[in-house]
Amino acid sequence: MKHFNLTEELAHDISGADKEEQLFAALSNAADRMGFDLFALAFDRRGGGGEGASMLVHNYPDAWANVYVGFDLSGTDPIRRAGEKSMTGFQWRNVDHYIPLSRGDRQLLKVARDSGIGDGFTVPRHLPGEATGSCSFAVAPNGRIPLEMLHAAEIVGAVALAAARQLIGTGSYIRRAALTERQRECVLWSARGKTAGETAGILGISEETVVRHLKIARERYSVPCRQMLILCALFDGVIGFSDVYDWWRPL
Amino acid sequence: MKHFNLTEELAHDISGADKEEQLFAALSNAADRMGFDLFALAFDRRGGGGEGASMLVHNYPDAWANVYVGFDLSGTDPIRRAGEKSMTGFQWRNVDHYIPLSRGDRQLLKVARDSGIGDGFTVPRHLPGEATGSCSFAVAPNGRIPLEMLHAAEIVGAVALAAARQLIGTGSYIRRAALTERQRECVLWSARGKTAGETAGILGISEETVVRHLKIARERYSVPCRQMLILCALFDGVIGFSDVYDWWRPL
DNA sequence: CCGGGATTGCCCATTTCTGGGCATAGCGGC
DNA sequence: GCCGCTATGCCCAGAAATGGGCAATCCCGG
Repeated sequence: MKHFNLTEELAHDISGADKEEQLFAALSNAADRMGFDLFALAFDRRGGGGEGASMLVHNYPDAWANVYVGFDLSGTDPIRRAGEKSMTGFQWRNVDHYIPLSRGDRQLLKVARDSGIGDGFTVPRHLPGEATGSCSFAVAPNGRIPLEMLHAAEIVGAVALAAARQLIGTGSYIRRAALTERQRECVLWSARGKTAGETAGILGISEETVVRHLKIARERYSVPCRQMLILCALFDGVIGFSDVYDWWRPL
Repeated sequence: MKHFNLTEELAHDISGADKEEQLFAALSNAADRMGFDLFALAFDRRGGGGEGASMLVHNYPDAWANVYVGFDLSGTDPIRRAGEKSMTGFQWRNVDHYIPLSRGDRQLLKVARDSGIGDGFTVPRHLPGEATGSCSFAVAPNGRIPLEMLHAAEIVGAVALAAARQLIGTGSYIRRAALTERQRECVLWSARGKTAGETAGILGISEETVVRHLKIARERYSVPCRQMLILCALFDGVIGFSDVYDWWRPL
């Protein structure tokens, strides 16, 4: 089988993983082939059906992993915070380009270094309303980051996160209660903060009709209140965050 | 200057753009070199409050651009909605893997095809609380998507979005109102569909106090209603989706 | 020590939402 | 043609949310 290049090959292997162990093996191989020593993939599904809504696959030193989990450092991890501020992969050495580093942050990074984790490269991905995750590749404290492989790592990381998403939850869309166009409009304007009366004016129909559309929409999702109706519509992709925020101009 | 490969070269050109015109030129060249006919980069930044909080760079046919802008189709564009559901780039032909397509959606895609836009590949990127954007590459209606270039397009699109982010929002985005812990709890339970009274019981405080917390939280975000308060908190990451979604799912 | 914020509690009046029921009209499929 | 779905309109009663004011306690930082 001829591969376009290393990236293609690694991406293919990773996307073919349908068990966590296979993802581990594929990532382990990928990290090695790209010139990294360590890798760590963390994926949190917020809104998935099922129990385990998160995944952690890594070959970090036990010492560090124990500390990280034991002290629940994910909440303060500067790398993770930076990942929420970046649209692309980034080197850890540049983390202060994204967030301010507190003394505690530097201390945390130092402990990581002492535990055998040097510099690294993290690929973050976010799905507002559904999931967030990151895939990191790192080298030992005195190792050298393979700069020429960062683009490959970006792709490999993204593919790994997509694979994790597949593994952890129904990656493909689940067809559920769909709203009619009119119902969707009413929900959208409601999410934009309009009352039923205002929405009625905007849509040019009676307020009572708007109330009715929202009522039926709530019944579709089996939720009792407007808040959850809007959230459900967001989860389903029936409306989007940008639909709402474009209307909200904070002053 | 020796480039590792085409991706490196195109990414370098794009990231070097420091004006919108340069970004246009670089993207135009990149699309061409990768075998695409069209490109469109849309970037929206939140929280700035200002006017120039979005960017649109494209070489789509005027006919389509006029329709899109004139009818404000961005609110319903299925490709954009799918972008909010994907962690990686996706082909338009697979858009129904991400979101349900309504009749109106299919009609919109048909009109786009009639306007000279065939299949395409969209790279979405999201920064919860800060920005969202997409970079699409497309071919003419009877053109062929260069499948072997999708990984390159993924990188190029990501780099272009990062460049757009640099251009549009020179760093400092305004940190909006942070909620206090108690306010956050009230918002969270509210998002879970609880009334103020129920939340009061859960938190072990008076209903009136819950009402007060929610009231102050609304004032922090300058929103008049609960729906938008919850959306603001969600987009800011003040509350998480898992906290909300897992609550009503069991029902 | 004092000011400011956070948290808690209560009152009021008004608006909005929610869940029922009822009815007409159009559209598309069987 | 009949049935189901959608969209439209209206009424009502009760529950909930909203905006306003008032006041106590606690803690933190200047």
